[in-house]
Amino acid sequence: MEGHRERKKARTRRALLEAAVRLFAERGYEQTTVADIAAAADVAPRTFFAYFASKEDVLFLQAEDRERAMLEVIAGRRPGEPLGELLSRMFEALVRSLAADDELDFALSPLRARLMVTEPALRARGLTLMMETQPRLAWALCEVCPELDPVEAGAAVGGFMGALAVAGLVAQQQGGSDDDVLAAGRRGIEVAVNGLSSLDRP
Amino acid sequence: MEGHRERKKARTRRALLEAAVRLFAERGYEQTTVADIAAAADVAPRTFFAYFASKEDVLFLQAEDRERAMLEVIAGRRPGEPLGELLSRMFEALVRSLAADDELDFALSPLRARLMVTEPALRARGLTLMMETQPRLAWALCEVCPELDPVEAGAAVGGFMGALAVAGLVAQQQGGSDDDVLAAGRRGIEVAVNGLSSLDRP
DNA sequence: CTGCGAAATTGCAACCTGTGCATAAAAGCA
DNA sequence: TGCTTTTATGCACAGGTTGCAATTTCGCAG
Repeated sequence: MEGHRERKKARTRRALLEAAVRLFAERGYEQTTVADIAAAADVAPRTFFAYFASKEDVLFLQAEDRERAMLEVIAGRRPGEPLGELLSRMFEALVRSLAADDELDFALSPLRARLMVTEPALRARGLTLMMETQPRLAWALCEVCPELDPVEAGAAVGGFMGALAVAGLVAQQQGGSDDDVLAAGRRGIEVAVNGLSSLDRP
Repeated sequence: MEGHRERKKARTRRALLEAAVRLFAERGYEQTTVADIAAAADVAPRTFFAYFASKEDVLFLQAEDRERAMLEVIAGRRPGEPLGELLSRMFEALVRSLAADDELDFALSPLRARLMVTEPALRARGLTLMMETQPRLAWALCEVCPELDPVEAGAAVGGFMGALAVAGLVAQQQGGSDDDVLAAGRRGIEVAVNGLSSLDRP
């Protein structure tokens, strides 16, 4: 990572990133144009696209890191570990990874989370990323659980993430705090692990 | 629905719809511009947006119908019916609703399904619709299952749909036929109903 | 049939994202 | 200092989308 060149590139990238995040936070996502971001970072508008493939991409930088964190947990499955425990550990790793945003002085995740609620374009992007990630998680799961076929692994990952996500979403729509949403997600995990049939007899 | 006016409006709408679908099928989604669609339907480009909010919207017309079909199944829950059976019936109603596309001479669903695999913009749109629908399904479920709190209902719906979707997605990525994908979805439902823990001991 | 008002259609201008291309500016190296 | 590889930029343009104003069409009352 040596060289004046590398450092300058990193500085420009960071300037764009910080400008974008600041403007998104100040005026909102739609109200901020790529030209605004470039101006705030003191580069030409065209240059923005040399660093980020799209305006949305600024907010989904660490997606690969987070996926990697989840894949590592799966790869490190303890012998005989139940699926539910493994995936729960995966989720906790994800939460930790979200809390420990690097690359910026401040946390990017809360802003992204907030904007994903209000901006359809960002919600769509986040969902797409998640949907692309899940088959890869399923594949990894398949490799450490020989007794699972790919479809079952997909069902496991999808059921787990779906329950988690929608439970959290409902909690959030009820006006719950961040902690409420997280707790709802954990409850969703229980339901996924025990099965919907477990809800039939309370 | 009387009147020359209404009929003409319906005809224009239909012309746009059929032109769009035909062009999407012939040249692909990205390769078809709104201007092309308007020209094929013999209206001004600007008029397209009087009938459809966006280019994507053409392909997601019956989304409300399908949601309604699912909500009706939930509302018609048989007393004491297990959650798994109810949601399975809901899914079969969805499949039926997809197979019986109205509004066009031909089936819109296969094209939409095909394009959603290849076109990121359409995949994103479909996911967004599904994610917006699920909390409403959860609400409806809550109303017919007094023993469920909203978060649990969300977990049930999310787990069910997530398992279904990702199991089907994996099957499709393995190169399975449409029937294979459907079968995988049904297997996903089993997993969701019985719980991930049921996969621990084969 | 005639004319008035509402609704539909259209054209125009503009904004925004994103891309291709060519060129200038800068940095590393000989 | 020259040469080469990046990087930054400017320009033009395609395509989706919206707002506005003008115009056409339709339905209906007189």
